[in-house]
Parts: sequence; structure tokens; C-alpha cells
Amino acid sequence: MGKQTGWQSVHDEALRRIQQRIWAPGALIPNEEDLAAELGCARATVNRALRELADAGLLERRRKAGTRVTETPERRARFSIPLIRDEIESRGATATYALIARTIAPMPDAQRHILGLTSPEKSLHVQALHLSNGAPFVYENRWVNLAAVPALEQADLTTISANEWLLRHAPLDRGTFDYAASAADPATAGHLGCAPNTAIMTLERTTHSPTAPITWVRLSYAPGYRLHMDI
Amino acid sequence: MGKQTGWQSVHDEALRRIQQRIWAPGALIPNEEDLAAELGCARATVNRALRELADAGLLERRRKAGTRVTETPERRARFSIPLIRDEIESRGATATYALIARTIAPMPDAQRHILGLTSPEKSLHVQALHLSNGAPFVYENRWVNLAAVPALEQADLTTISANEWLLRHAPLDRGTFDYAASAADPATAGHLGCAPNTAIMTLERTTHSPTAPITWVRLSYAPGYRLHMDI
DNA sequence: CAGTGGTCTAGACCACGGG
DNA sequence: CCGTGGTCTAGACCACTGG
Repeated sequence: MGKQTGWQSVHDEALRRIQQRIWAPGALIPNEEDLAAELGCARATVNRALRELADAGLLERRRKAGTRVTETPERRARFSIPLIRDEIESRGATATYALIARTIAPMPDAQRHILGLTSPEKSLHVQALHLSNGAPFVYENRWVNLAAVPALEQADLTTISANEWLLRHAPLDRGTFDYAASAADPATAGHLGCAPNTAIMTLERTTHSPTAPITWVRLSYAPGYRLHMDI
Repeated sequence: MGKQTGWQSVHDEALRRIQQRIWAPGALIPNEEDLAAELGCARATVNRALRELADAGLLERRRKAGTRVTETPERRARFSIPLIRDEIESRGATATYALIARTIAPMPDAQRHILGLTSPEKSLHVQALHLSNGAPFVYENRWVNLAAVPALEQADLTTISANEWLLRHAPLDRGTFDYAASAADPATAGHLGCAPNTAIMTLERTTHSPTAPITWVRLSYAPGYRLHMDI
């Protein structure tokens, strides 16, 4: 018999019933106690399995109302944001990094407002290029709120990218990502070694520590970049 | 006292220790039994809390080796793929839909290979436009493997988009997403009402049922589209 | 081998919220 | 009210793997 007890088995069995429409979309499924009895395991085991399916968006659970199969499952991709260096190396290429400019200046209004800073804080402006096998991969244009991470001012950004320094030293908490397609402006095109107005992917990111905004950054990817996700 | 027992509290306390570097990056943290004793709860409760943190990428757990704080936490965004209609309506706009063309034809080689189909299956080619407040929002170019979802041939795609029909009727299982920036070709630009060669975001998606490939689709978003994620 | 996390269990109590 | 999921507990056994 293929009867393995274990929450994974319960998970798989429930998934099978959902996919094969044995439990129809929108329908109520048996409660945990009944399922536990049917499948020969403890209720906690069923709970664990069904909780995973609910996390994945396939089930909707409510006290007293019971558990239903989601009518139109909202697919969720889990998308991990790697270090740029890892992103390059995971494609089998060699990653290098070049600092273009590093200045201390008040943060421009645009970035300030996005980060929710009220006064023009002292900040660090970093421009850098990440290369894959020596070819430009992504151009980084970053403003960092130095009040949130004063130690960054002492960091040697010619050897470690601000990207990595922040990941390693800043207690980040939440943030936003915005991918968009845009035409490369002349300066960016120059850095990336492509023609102006080439269609490129940009990523604008903000990150916040639990207590203060940390950084705004725009990454401009070289033409041909693809953002890949599996479901 | 703020002493709430509960896995959420354990989770928050552990998170605090990570963020405040009480548990340094890369360092070993106490084992579950000790933590349970310290925090006055059962080991299973600690396990639940630490498992969540490990799922979030903040901890790395290995039997016998114990639990470590991740050195460079890989941030993970959870990205939910809405129906196009929901995506439009969630921005407060009115969604409409227009079928441009619907034909039965053998699937082209390019799509066939991507989906892993060996013979040129009978397939449905759908071109459609999704509009937001009457303005083009995204152009959809889709090939569906009719062998996997024969019922689609009878569906009235002038009233319901293939997108929605498939979500509702096809038992999808896994798939891939590829976002890229590209220059609008003349035909696409015509559909979207923008100039040719405008930089636009495209999404190429494949979906598979547990048993067979279902569909390949390219969505071409109107200029200005942003893919937004929160962390 | 032995320490650690992974999981199961049976039972219990609680919180939510539908009817 | 009271059924249902959410969680906690104490104890147990197991699986993996470092030393």
C-alpha cells in the first residue's frame, strides 16, 4: 500500500483531490477531524497539510465556516532577490564590479519623497556598474540615507558593492520593488554600452529598516535581461 | 508583563535578536530545547516559529549542525499573479476585453518546443486586447494546446478571456514567467496605440497541467506599466 | 555514535464568527 | 450558541549528518 502517514502525504492527497475536481472549486471540504479519521492520522497532521495549501492559495480556511477550495486560485510566485553578484554567477559567468562615482550630497527631492524623508538628509550617492564576463550587466544608481547607516560612509565601495555592504550590515525589514521597461537615456546607454533609446528593464527599489528609510536605488539592466520565475 | 506564549511571540523575539545582532549573522543560535526552556514554551512552539523564519530565509537549519543566522539573507518577495481583469480593477479602472482573432491551427515550432510538445498538436491561437478605462492595457497573444483542454474549443471567447477561462477550468500545476523589456513591433504597437519601437514590458508565460502542457502566452503591456512588489 | 531538527500523536483549550 | 480552525503541550520516535 502507498499509505504513508505524514503531512506531506496528506498534502499530496488533498492536492490530488483539488486538481481532479473531487473537491470542486468553491466547495466545502471535510473538516480536519473527519479527514484525520479518514486518512488515519492526527488532526494536527491534517492541519499542517491544509495550512500549506491555504498558504499556497489553493484553499480558503475560516473558523466555523470550514475550508473551501479557492474558486479562482491566485497563483503566487515566490521570487527571491539575489545579490547581483549571485545573479551573474548563477548563470555561469564571472562577476566584476566597478565604482563609477561616490559623493556625499543632500538627497534629491524625488528620492526623498519616495522614501518618506521630510528634510533633505545627508546622503551618499553611488553610481556603479556590475559586469558579467567583463560585459556591462547592470548599472546601479543609488541614494543612501546616511542617518540610517552612518557606518557606510567609512566603507570602501571600490571593493565591495553598496548592494552587498547593505545586505550584510543593514537590518532591513521591508521594501518595494518596481520593474518597468524604459528607453535607455544617453548616460545609461553609455554605461551599458548600448545605443540610446534601447529598450531596457529597470528596477526601482526602496528598502527600509525597522526604524528608518535606508536607500533608494535604480538598477538599469543591459538589453536582453529577463526576469525569470517558476511557479 | 509582555510575556505572551505563542509561536508568534517566539517568532518576533527571534526576529528581534536577529535584527539587533544579538544573534550575529552566521552564528549558531541555541537549540530548540534550550530556547523552549528559556522562553517557557514547548519545543514544538519554538520549532514552528523558527521554521517560519527559515522559510523567510533568515535562518538556516540543519539537523545535528543546528540553526544559524543566514549570512546574507536572500530576500524573497511573494508575488501574486492576478487575473488581468483584477489587475486593472485594483487600480480603480474599468476593465474591458476585446477578442481580436481566434483561429485553430497547428502550434508553431517555437511555442511547441518551449512547451515540450513533440508533434505539432492541434491548437488554438487567440489574440486579444485588455483595456483599462477604454485604453489599451495589455495585448495578449496566446497558443493553447487543445489536447490538454479540449473544452476550450467550445468556449465563447468574445465574452470571457482565455485567461479567465483557463484559470477557472484548467487544473494548472506549474509554469514559468519571463518578464523582459522590448521594443514594440509595428503590429503590437498598433494594438496598444503607441509608436513602434516604444519600450514595453512583455511577459512570456507557460503553464502546464499535472499531465500536459497547456498554453504559451505573451502579454505585451502598454507603455508605463510597472510590475510592483512589496517585501 | 550522538546531537539536532523534523514530525507525529492524543488531548486540551481557545478564538472566531456563522446561524 | 457551538462548530470549526488555530494553537499549545508533553512526550515520543525518527532522519539526517557532523564529528
